[in-house]
Amino acid sequence: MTFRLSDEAARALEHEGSILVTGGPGSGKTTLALLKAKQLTPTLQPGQKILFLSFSRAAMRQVLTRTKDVLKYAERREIVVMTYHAFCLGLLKSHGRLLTGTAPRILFPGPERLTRAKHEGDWNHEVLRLATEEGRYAFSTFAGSSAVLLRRADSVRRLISDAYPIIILDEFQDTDDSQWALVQELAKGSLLITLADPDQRIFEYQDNIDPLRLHYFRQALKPAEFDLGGDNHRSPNAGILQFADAILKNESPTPSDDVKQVTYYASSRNGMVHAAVIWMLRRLRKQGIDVPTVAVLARSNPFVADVSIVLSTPNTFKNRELKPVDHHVVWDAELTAAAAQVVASILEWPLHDEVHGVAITLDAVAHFYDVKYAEKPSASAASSASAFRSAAEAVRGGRTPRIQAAKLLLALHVEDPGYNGDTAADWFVARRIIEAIPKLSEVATSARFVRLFRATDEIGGRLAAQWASTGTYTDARTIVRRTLEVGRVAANEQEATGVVLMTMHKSKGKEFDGVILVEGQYRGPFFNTRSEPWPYAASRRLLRVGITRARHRVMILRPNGALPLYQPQEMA
DNA sequence: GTGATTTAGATCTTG
DNA sequence: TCTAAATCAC
Repeated sequence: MTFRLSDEAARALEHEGSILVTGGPGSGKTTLALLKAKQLTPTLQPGQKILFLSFSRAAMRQVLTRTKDVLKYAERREIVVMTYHAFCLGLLKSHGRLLTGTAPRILFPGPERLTRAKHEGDWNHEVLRLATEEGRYAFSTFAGSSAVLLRRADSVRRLISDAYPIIILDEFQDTDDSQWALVQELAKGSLLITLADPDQRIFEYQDNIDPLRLHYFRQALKPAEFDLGGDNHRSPNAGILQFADAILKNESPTPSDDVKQVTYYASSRNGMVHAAVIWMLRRLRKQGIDVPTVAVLARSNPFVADVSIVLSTPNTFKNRELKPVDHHVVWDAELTAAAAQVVASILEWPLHDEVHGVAITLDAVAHFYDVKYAEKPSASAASSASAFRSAAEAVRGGRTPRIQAAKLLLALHVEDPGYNGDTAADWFVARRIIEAIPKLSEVATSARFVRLFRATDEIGGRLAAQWASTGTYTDARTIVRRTLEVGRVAANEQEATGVVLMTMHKSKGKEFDGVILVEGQYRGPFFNTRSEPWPYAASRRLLRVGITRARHRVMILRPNGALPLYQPQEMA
């Protein structure tokens, strides 16, 4: 394949030495980096590779797909695409001993969550202590520890730069403090090809991501800079890009056939959202795209879950029946997994006597609140966790538990709730028991989202296998937990097909034929008027990221009375 | 410490 | 509007 390059891109390609390439979505930063890699592969010595560092597995997958357009098979083998985490993990495993004198150990996210739930005090601090004193590395300490390793052990640093003389850094604007420390070490011996779009900064609310990162980068490394920003308006989705840039700058957007704005009234929300998805699919097919991909994007996870429920149920819109739409949800709530384990514990009831059966369920509920507390500390989550934990103890000790939920659970307990090996039906039976107890409504709500994991078939299959071999649901909790953990990671690597729901943040770096942005009435507002000053620059950057995910068509669904996208002057 | 009542607030995250 | 968290009363 040949590529038409702009003058600026051609200059970047010719330049010898480290470069910084900036430009908006679709401006061709990644393609340019890969062309540069293609050009440089002949200069590699045997054993040397070009390293492409990205933040997430999803971004990695996107790059790997793109390499196939630009590079031949032999050239592709010269490039290693890795996440920062994978790169650092390898580094720590092979050279980590130099840091503490002991063999490095990894603290994986699952065990980390458990330890964290029980830990009192600042977890960030504890995780650092584990790394520096015990040589146990939690995922969040990988990059920082790797940076220290390269700084202290010059031989390792030179080894790495010798193995990877050229390093491509993607999405540099979102680099965090410890990744930046690592990059500075890598820059000492390797040539850097850095890609960035300052207007795609959407993570700077995190306190380790600095809005001035690019500025520090320029100051410290003085790369030659090339801006592809103005190059993108020739592409077929020019109207969409122009619209997105107008939103970013708070200018009046030029109307485009490819961007449709719709206002809904609260009562018609469900039908409207449902109809929009169906309409989008139909339009894209009419355009000649046989199997269109459509993303439905919202600002908050709970609202994404809401939309999923809407699409899963029949609705009516303008007197028309709308059938449920098959879709996937990019979802990773730990809380749902914890709730699923409460359901699983009830599947295990026939294996135990009443006392033990109810006790494991109460423990599972306590764990649910532990996880809840770990996600967002609150006094009520903490007190619920301890209340359920002491109820479990009371039940085990043959005493009457104090809380009503535990008493109800004892009353509802039956040796066999009537399981028959039809996993979907049995799961529902178990869930009904939770739903019957008012105080477990939070657990019940979270448990309803299990299907969002797209792991239901997998869980069902494994539970069915267990039933087939033992006639019971032995180890149901373990089966559910493991399946959800594996499924969550695997889902990120899969190619998006059909209709996918996710937050705008998660959509970054992805592409779809059609995009539907949905704003809720009291949730997931497009503009964060609460903590951002007018004209809500960060919100606008996020909207631009969402809109520009679309290759062909955009729909924007907003509640009646929402703040207009273009706000000429400050509103009091 | 538990259950009932009032009141605030409604974002975003990798591996 | 609706839900979860804080507060109050026992």
